[in-house]
Amino acid sequence: MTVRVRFAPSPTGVLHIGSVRTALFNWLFARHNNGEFCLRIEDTDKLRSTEENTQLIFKILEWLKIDWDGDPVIQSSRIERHKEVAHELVRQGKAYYCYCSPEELAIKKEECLKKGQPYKYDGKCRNLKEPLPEINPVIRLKASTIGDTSINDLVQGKVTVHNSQMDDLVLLRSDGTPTYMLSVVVDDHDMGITHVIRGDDHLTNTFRQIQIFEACSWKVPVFGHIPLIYGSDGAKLSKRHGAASAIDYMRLGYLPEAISNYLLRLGWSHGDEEIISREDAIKWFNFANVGKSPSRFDIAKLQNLNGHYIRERSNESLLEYMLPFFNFELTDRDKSRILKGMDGLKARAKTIVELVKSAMVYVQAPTSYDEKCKKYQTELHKSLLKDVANKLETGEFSCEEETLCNQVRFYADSKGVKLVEIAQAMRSALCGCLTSPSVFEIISILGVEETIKRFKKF
RNA sequence: GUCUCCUUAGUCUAGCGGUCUAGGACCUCGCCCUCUCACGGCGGUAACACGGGUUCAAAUCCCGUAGGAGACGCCA
Repeated sequence: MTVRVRFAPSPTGVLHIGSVRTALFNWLFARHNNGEFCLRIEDTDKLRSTEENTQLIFKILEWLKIDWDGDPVIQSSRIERHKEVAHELVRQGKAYYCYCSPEELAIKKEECLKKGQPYKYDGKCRNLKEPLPEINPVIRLKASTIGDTSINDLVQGKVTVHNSQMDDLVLLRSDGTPTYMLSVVVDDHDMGITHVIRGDDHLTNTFRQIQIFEACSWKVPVFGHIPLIYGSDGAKLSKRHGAASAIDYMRLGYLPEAISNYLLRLGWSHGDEEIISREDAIKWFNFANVGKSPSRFDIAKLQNLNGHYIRERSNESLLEYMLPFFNFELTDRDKSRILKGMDGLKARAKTIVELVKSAMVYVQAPTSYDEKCKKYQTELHKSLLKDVANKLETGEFSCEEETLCNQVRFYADSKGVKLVEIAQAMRSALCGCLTSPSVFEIISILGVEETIKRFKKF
């Protein structure tokens, strides 16, 4: 049997980073087993689903190189099929029309709550013989209430729930539209899904869904419920924690390979391996090593990984990746300067946004100076800068990084000042801040003319 | 409240009864490198939730307790 999995996000909001991990695990499991990874857009909540969110799902998956097999299934296009299944179940006596009004049920629910009892639909309409006029009924499944249902979850192991916990869930709403529970089961069956891998917030739903599978006499797939991702405070990861959606991380300048590596290691491990290539991830991924306990999202570790992957990328590919982050068009001269200085820049950046910011040195003279630069604007520093500028202009000082470094070092000695004094003054003039790659490297890339211009401006 | 699940350092985790004076990574701290900041190198602090069992032996198995999470919709 070939493995066939699905990722089924709902476009009612921007794709959550936790969903991305679910997609990744599904994808890795499929690729590891030479199986298929399908995509299904669960857009049955028409009010809240948007085309924009749907497009975003495609965009993020493509960005992360999580490719899907076949065309995505749009769940809303399958509503007629879902309805048909519900009506068929009624014909077979496995489901029934229920005429209870939402108000009526709300009252019953409240009563239960008062008594401290768990609420379950009481099955009032289960054995109704005649339809009630002038009321649009819902269709409910006749759930089995005796015995228990067990699953052998890929992650959670054997989990058993007593059927007495279950009630007759709604399959079709009073307006005739199918519920999520029904749609998922019908689609998973029709798509030939063999393994349902999803967040463990669905674990308890699983038992109700199994009852639908069984009512239809369909084969129940294998389930794997992976723990959710929480924020640093242990609460569900949300905007409150900074960024919860995948697109945020993309905009913040995180590389797709860093995101995948981070997400993979969150809740899964392969011994002491930390840096894991796609190839190895496919080779090694399994559910035996997926942890059962929820994990917290740690931005510092993501940043560390991102820095690693920035350093690992070629200078050319980094430049290309950076281009959209500039809010203007770079000239060829800008590009060539950045490329030359990239080694020095990428060792310092944790995100592409930081990299772009630091690369501005090679694009334009500082427009303002940090408060800390003031320390290097004394008369002494000015005269030192003037000297260096003159020596550069006359050609006494070389424009080659190493030679210049030695020459300035020698000059500093002769003046009886520390190299750091001159270097920091130069850095202030060149970058407008006290943090940058080697000033000698910057000068060698910028050239004499631009260097002197910035010295004078400072 | 009911049901289900979880519990190794601040965080992610290794560990599947003896090899654990508990390993790795991030964070943090110190040192080295050094024109700044990084990168890199070296080193340090820091954990088996608690209480009972089982066993010659328990982080590892069992039972409680505590804490945490999720699910209990005509949302998905």
